[in-house]
Amino acid sequence: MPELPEVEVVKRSLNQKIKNLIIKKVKVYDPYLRYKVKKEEIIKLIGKKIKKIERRSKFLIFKFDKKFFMLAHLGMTGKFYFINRKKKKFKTSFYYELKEKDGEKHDRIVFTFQDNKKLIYNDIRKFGFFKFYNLEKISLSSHLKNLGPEPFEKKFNINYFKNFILGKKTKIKNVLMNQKFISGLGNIYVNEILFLSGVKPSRNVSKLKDFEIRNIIKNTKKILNASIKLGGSSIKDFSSGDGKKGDFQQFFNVYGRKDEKCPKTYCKLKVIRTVISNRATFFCKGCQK
DNA sequence: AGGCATGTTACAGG
DNA sequence: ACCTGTAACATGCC
Repeated sequence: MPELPEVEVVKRSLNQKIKNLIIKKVKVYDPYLRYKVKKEEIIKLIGKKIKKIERRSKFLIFKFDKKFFMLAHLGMTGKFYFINRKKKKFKTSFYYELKEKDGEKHDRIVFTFQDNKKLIYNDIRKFGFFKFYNLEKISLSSHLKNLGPEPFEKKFNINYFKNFILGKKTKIKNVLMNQKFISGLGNIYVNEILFLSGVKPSRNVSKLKDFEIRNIIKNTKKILNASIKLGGSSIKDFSSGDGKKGDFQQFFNVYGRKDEKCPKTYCKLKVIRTVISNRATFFCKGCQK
């Protein structure tokens, strides 16, 4: 379940596993991801060395030598895992084993490096994508150029926040979901941030008090950091690059907890589920104003 | 069978 | 130009 923390965890894992490796082979089992993976593009990867993997919002940027870049997005169900056949007999639970014939169900792309190390992209729903750029084009990518600041940037402060919502009448949840305002948040973490901040998702931003804005900013960083530390969350099908499942989900206060008791000990109300802008929205009527 | 699902984007309408 | 809602993408789960 890739929001910012999950993508960050994947990025760190990828850097540990495949930095400085050279791509020897790429096998595309299914090119029909969000955007079609074209042969003439993927072939450019052959022989290139991965220098580093970076994250921007929920996007992964694979930086190769020769000023070549691969932009990847996991969509809703994309994930990476590794196999290393050489170590097969020493396999640990940290590795998935690719079945001899077809691999796991929904494996879409297999990148093979030297020593037969493999990075496999698996994506049930195929909303993820890969795109390829040279140095001049990557920063102009439509996916990157309109993104707001990262939540951990200094730029994401009360002045920025107040300036952005100035004159707007939209709901706070929509603002936090807006990638032009802040990049990397998704539906789960926005629900959680608003619960911790005591602000109703439907609250009109024109009515936010300064202390509430400060709370939202503070809790955004707090929740994202906590989740990254625990390896992200996992609803059904997320796994980080090394196959470990994240542990943050058990700490969800409201997401997916419709009709459960509000997690605050002194509150007897039940978590409510509504819909805002077509997305499931969870909150406590008593604890969020 | 129908509703729902972590994301992004296009489009229509206000 | 901004905002919202709807739909689409593909697949699985309940």
